[in-house]
Amino acid sequence: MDTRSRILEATWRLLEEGAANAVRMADIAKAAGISRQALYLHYPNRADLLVATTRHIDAVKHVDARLAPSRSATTGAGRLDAFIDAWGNYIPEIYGVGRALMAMQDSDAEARHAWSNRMQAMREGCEAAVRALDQDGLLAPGLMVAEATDLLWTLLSVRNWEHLTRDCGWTQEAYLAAVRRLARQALVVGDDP
Amino acid sequence: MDTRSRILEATWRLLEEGAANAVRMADIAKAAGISRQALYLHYPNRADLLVATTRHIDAVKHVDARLAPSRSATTGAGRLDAFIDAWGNYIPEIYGVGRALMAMQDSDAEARHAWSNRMQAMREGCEAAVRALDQDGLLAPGLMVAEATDLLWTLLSVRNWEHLTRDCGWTQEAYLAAVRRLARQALVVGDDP
DNA sequence: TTTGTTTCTTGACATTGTGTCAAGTTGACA
DNA sequence: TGTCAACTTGACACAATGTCAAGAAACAAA
Repeated sequence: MDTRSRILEATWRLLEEGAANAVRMADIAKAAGISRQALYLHYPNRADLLVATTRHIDAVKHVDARLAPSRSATTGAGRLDAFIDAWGNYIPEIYGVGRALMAMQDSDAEARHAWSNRMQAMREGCEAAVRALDQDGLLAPGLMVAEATDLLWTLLSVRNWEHLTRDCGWTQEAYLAAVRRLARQALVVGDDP
Repeated sequence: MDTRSRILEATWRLLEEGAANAVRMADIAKAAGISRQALYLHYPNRADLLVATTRHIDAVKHVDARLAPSRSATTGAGRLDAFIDAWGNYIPEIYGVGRALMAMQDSDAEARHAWSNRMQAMREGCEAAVRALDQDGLLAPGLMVAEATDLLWTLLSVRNWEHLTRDCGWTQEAYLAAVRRLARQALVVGDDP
């Protein structure tokens, strides 16, 4: 395996281990079996390294394949559920890196933009699901597409996943079920038996 | 005004000004008109200072008076709405300090506990509202009190307020209306016309 | 007015982690 | 043999928190 891959794998592993914020550049270098300076030879700073790691995870975990069912769903409601499942199950995969990237947001403009872009892309998935609902005439009355998209986007935020599964101790299944239910109640017309 | 008060007011003001994370101990000292070391004479570290500032804001903004209407509401649904209004309108007041405290969570155990305690207290308000609903027989079927409390707690998180009002650009009124609606749909039986 | 105490100031320093710089080593390949 | 890229070692700048010690200033009490 080439050095770059070893670096990305090491970064990923250390961040997954949840060693909180104690993952320093020196730790990553050591885990990858190179010197701290060699790390800077490949990635000029921490933000770049973390962003590269998210891309690496995307590739390994086939993020696009996971989102495909959502894109190909025929009904609006099916699309909504498929998207929630796909994204909701993807969050735990990127949580380690995401957390590190979120922690840098206040101090590092590059990290801020990188994470913001990532979340903006996720928002587009939300919007697509909402538009599909709207075209089926299923969007709850009084809701504009933009507004509904924002709501779904908020509901599906990494922070909410973190809060429910970490702070509240919910299982992933309970999280998914609750978010699905909340989203349907909030967005889909007459969907609350 | 005594030095301690000047420190707390200065901290508050600087953090409200939204100067992001660029509020250093030296900035606060300067704004309070004392030396950096004098600041450490009053508050041994940054976390302590921020926690003291939240308490100061609580006192000045009369947090207990704001929560009183919620405690005295007679019906469960009224209590829920009153609590959402009280807390939802309080978030912007403490957001500056809260943000600084949240940013320290990963690196500082004291800040973590302080903020966690604060949010735990808020959770008790959520639980009281949910219990009131339950006693009125209005809690949505299939929901346990603990589960419903967690949902409301999540819905009312500072992060969600931040996301909707800052990232999505919603007004405070739109935020409140949406959260009220979501909470009623999720928690109150047969409340979705 | 003197004395003593509290509060504050000045200035130096330790620590931690990021990022930079420079000089040297190693190994593959031509 | 020479060259080039990737890597190493070691030193340093920088920012921010927090610590330490010595002295100044304000002020109350005798």
